[in-house]
Amino acid sequence: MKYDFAAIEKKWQDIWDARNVFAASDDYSKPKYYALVEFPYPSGQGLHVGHPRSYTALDIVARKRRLQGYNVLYPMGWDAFGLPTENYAIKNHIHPEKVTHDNVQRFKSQLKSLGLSFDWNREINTTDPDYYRWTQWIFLQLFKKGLAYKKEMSVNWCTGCKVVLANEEVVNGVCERCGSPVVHKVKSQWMLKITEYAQRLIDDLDLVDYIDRVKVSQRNWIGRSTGAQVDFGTTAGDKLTVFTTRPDTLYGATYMVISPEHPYIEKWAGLIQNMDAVRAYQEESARKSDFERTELAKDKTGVKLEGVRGINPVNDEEIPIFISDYVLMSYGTGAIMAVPGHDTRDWDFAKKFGLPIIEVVKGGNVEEAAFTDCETGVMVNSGILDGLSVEEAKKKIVEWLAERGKAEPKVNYKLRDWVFSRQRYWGEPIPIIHCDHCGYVPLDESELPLRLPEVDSYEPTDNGDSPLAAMTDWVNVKCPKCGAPAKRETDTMPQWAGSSWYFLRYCDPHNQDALASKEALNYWMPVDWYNGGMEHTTLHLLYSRFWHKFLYDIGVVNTPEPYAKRTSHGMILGENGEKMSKSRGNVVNPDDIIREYGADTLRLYEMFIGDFEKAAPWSQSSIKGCKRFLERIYGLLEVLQPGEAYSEALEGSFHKTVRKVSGDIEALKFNTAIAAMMSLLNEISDHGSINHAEMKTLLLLLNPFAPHLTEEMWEQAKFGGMVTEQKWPSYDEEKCKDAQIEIVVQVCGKIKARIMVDAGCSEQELLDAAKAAPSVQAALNGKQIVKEIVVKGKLVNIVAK
RNA sequence: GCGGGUAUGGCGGAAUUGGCAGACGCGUUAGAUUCAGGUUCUAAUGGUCGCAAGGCUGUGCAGGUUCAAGUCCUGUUACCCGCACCA
Repeated sequence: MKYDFAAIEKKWQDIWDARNVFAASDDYSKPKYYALVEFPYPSGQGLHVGHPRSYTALDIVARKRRLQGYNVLYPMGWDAFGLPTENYAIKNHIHPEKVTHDNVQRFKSQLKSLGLSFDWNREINTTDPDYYRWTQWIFLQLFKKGLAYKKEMSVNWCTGCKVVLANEEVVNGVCERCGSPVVHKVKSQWMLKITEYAQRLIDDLDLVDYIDRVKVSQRNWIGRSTGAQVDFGTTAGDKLTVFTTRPDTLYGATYMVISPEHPYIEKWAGLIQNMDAVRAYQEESARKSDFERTELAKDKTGVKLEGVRGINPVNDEEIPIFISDYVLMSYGTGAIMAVPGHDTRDWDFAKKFGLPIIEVVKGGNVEEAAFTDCETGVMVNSGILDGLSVEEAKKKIVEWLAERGKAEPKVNYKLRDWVFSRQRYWGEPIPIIHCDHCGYVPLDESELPLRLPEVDSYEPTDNGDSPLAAMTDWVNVKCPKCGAPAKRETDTMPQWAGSSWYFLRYCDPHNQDALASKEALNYWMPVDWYNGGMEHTTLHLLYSRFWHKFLYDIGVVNTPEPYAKRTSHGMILGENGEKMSKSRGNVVNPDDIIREYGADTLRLYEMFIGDFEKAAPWSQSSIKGCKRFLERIYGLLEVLQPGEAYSEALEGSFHKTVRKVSGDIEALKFNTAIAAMMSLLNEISDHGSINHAEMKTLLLLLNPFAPHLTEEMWEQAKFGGMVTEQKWPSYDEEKCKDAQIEIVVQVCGKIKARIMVDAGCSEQELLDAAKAAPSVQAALNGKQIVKEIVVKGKLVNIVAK
């Protein structure tokens, strides 16, 4: 009997489709399980072998949950707005909608050929007006609550894509997508106040089950630091406020630095004697791209302000003020107190400009280097703080200054507000109208969706405006409030918008009155298990958690967090151990593998390839082992015997394998689950036959991994019904125990014998049996027993001299 | 620089959390089947010494704790990922 995988897989995919086997039910009385994988961007390249790793893993979980009696929601959709499609459309003069449609068709047929148990009735597409209507709706709610606002700001401008990028999309000073240099440009942008949620985004990580490294990167990205805001005086009369995490070192502050963009520079223009040099420096740093700034990071630059000096509030000493681009306007107050004795950057700067360095915490040598590792030190040269620990000093000085109205405790976050505008065509239009009299006026909700207009050219304009800006018919409208001539917003939303709430739409994808019904959301949310790539652990996860919390606050959803559990899979690398890419020529196409080995083999191999959470190189020869395993499984039909109970010889092994596979799936250890089934198969082969009861269990265990083959075998064995209609097998803990167990006997830690004993025997019996072994006696001969260690069920160690 | 991770045979990787290192698979070798290639089956397979019984050695490196360490502690090296002048 040949294993004709192509015929088998086609046959069962058609049956599943026709019978709608994997549709989630709307019967809300059943226990639910919501398994989710990140929906793909339907690129022109088609599916990558990395996609099935994640999809198969949760497919296994979903299929197992169905067999366990859950109402399972395992949906799929398309995150289809985005630049590559738009760029392709521009280049080839094809409408992006058409490009998207074609790519989706290709992706969908590829996913179907993998036998993934998605509920295709709930397929969604972020570019569908029925979908983005609700993306726009959420934006309007954010706007109404003051969380969306417009701001003139210096933004990251990609010279290649001619588009504004979020900080997160700038990698090493170049555009994440196209690699062109990124420079600063001042533009009026829509912003979302994610910073308002910073603390809750940290705190609520305690409510969810994410793998640790994901939580850690979320916390690091938000970057909370506690310290104090301290008001320094100036000879100009203004107070200059700084943020510091080390108020204890205030006596060591020998100068101040403000950012080149700091507003006080203009304010003090009349007082500053070297304004030419200051302006030259300002221009120089504005011209620098982020890339140049970081390149030059080692060498500190700056200009001293002649004519204005700062006054240290702890001792009223006058200190110089510099401008330097190592101080960022976008963090804290844009001004710092510099403590060269205990901060590396300040130390470098002080050395270069010949500024005094004062030691205020004992323990280092501040002439040699900044002493920064000083949290446990003792204060010196610090007036009222002398002799205190750093901890005590921090508290005391802030209290002392606060009494005088010069300081207050303060928490800062690295997280910045989210730049939400893109000057592009292929994105959700922002539903706002600008009126000269009324300002920014939201579109009435009844007018949603605000559809993308048809345009002839998708090219961004040279001045950086969106292609939509050229569509005067579309742009020029009447103000909804006062009726005066007004203009539509021509920017579109970033790609992250549609993916920030898509998991909600799956709950009720065809709803025309709301993003999803209250009942559906209450039943399905939160997502029980969400798997995706490590590359999305900061941005997508943070953005979607932020939106979800906002929707929670306005009563749309009933859970504070969207995902109860989050895991991440490792990348699949090329055969040479490098990341797969066209330029490296090491790309494996899943279509080829399915054609040559079948979907079941591909699924099994991707799960067997290694630790699910780690990167693993592709191996064309290892895949054969998985094919061989499935062929051997198929061959078991030839030795199938009657028998409705496990045979005595295999009973223990079956119970153990059920336990192992059940547990391993939950722990993401698919590789060892497969290894256990391989071992079981080896035992069955040695035994020579398999009976009905055993075959049923084996097919059920293997079904989530190799669904087509197991359905086919179930049918050929005439077991009745389909595997998907059965119950997940159970095991008996008692039956997993062997009557006889092997015990290792060591003498002085070296293995001397292995003995078989009854599982229930006592420690004394074990010890006696161990000592009776000839090789043990030989090793003990003439020696004095010092110590005897007995580990029940495992080993005996006799220490002798 | 900061944060996170990894290091085990020729290769991918196991190891019930301190108790038999190398499960399972690939590859390799030998034998059987075959006209042959492929397939399949049987056996062997960390290194090393030995005819053998058996011994020695072995989880990046150096120490330590322990009857017992891949696993715990101290130090160290290499590589990967993320962030990067965040005061």
